[in-house]
Amino acid sequence: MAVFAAQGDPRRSMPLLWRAPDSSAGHPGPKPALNVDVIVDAAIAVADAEGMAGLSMRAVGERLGCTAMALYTYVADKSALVDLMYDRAHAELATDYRGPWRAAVTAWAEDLWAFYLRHPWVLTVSQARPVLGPHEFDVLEALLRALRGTGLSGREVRSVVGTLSHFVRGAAQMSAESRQAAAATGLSDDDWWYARSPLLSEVAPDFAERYPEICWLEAERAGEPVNETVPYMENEARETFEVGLSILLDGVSARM
Amino acid sequence: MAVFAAQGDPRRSMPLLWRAPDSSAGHPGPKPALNVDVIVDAAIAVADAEGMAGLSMRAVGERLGCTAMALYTYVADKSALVDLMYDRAHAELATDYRGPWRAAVTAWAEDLWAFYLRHPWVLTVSQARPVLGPHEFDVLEALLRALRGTGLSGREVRSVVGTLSHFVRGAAQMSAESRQAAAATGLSDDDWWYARSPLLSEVAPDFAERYPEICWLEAERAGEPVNETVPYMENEARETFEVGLSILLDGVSARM
DNA sequence: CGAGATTACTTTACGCGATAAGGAGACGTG
DNA sequence: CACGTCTCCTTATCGCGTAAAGTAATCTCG
Repeated sequence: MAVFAAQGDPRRSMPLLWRAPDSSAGHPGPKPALNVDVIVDAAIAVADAEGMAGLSMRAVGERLGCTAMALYTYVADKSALVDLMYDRAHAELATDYRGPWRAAVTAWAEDLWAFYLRHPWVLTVSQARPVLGPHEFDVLEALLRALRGTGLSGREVRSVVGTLSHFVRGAAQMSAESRQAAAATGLSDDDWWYARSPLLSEVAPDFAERYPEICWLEAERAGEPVNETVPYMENEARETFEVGLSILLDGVSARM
Repeated sequence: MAVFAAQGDPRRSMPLLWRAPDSSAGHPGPKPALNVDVIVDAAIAVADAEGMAGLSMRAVGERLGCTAMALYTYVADKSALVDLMYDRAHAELATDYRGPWRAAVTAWAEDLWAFYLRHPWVLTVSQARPVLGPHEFDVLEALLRALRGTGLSGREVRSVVGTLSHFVRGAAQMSAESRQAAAATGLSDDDWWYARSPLLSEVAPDFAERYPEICWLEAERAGEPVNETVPYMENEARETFEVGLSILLDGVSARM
């Protein structure tokens, strides 16, 4: 159910992404009431507020005081709009990270984590066919500059980039979806768990013998301090992000 | 657009997941023509063939020679069906990996990678609210047993599990979505790229100055042997998986 | 054996999604 | 002023999940 990017006619989408000069003057016909920028902004606002599932052409139109069909004068179709949203959003990210490679890569990952939590809908856009917009390239360029200091080969750098991206996306997605699930169902992580855990022992009375390692893990957790202010899964995702990033960068160090 | 699991009434879904005894005998009414198992199998077949986007109640019904509404006698709603599909599919995976921890964890990751490529729709099911079925627990238990040998603390093990999961999912998703994009659009990775790359230099003539690191990476790649038999992105994803896993486990070693 | 309860499954219908098709009106240029 | 062009609207189609209500099959009980 991922949303696919870069599917449409590139002769139309690429100039929009790279803001090629409009070359539009002296047209007949009524003055356009809108422009692509305004539409993309409105679409991002809808997606931030309602998630990708709530992003419909009608919803964007409504926010702009026009019908869904009016938007088709400016963008070829919904997927082209998502391409533009995706690249525009990435403009928020920093394009340079100074200092030693490990600090720079960590800062890059932290910024990306925060970005994904601000715009969780970005995580639903598939990476398989990249958008090829300027800001996505900026983000990659920034990471590559930070990785320069490792002295790794191009081959290794490519794998590190992929691994870091998958990791940050996955961890952020866990956090974002947990938030989304709570909002959509009205059940907090705790509510959800308390509704299920008694049933689990009822339906699987041999749980402890069947899954000793899982029980060991749970027992270990019992001795840890609990952060009451953050929902369970978000806390878990954040911890995975921090520790996992550090482990991953240890692995990179070991390769140098 | 992730599909959410474990949303429905747990009093109904948990017994189905854990196959509690039916306690159904001597009912009035017509004989059931179907059963949950048959429905779940058909649904998995549909999702394997058409992807999660092609999984509709009508499609499953059609495969079984009944209407979509007939299925609602057996499963509460579509999301309950997805829960059952998710857990049933995981039954394919091994439940034990012997040998030293690194080999065992690598085998676990390899099996999971292959599993995700066989059933890419599994990747669209959110992890934020786990299904809590027996086979998902089996998979986790197997990984934990493999990680036993590292001697890490529960806290660290939890982060390693999360990191590994995010990583394998991300890499497999890249590969699966690339395949899916090619099938859906009829454009191979190469076709797709050849349609876009000339436009990129047209629309961004200063690409080389603006993105020197990206260009360096591309230049490095030019000197590498090319595997013609595998589409570009799938090859890239596989390489990221192999090298990334090795880096990640180096990082785990460093913690021990 | 017939009546009534219960269950399986069907048909129909609703609201919402993307977007094709075609029409109405606004505007620049001849 | 009229024509061609462009914007934006209305309408319509198809597919989705599933609510509602109807029909028919099969049990238990008298």
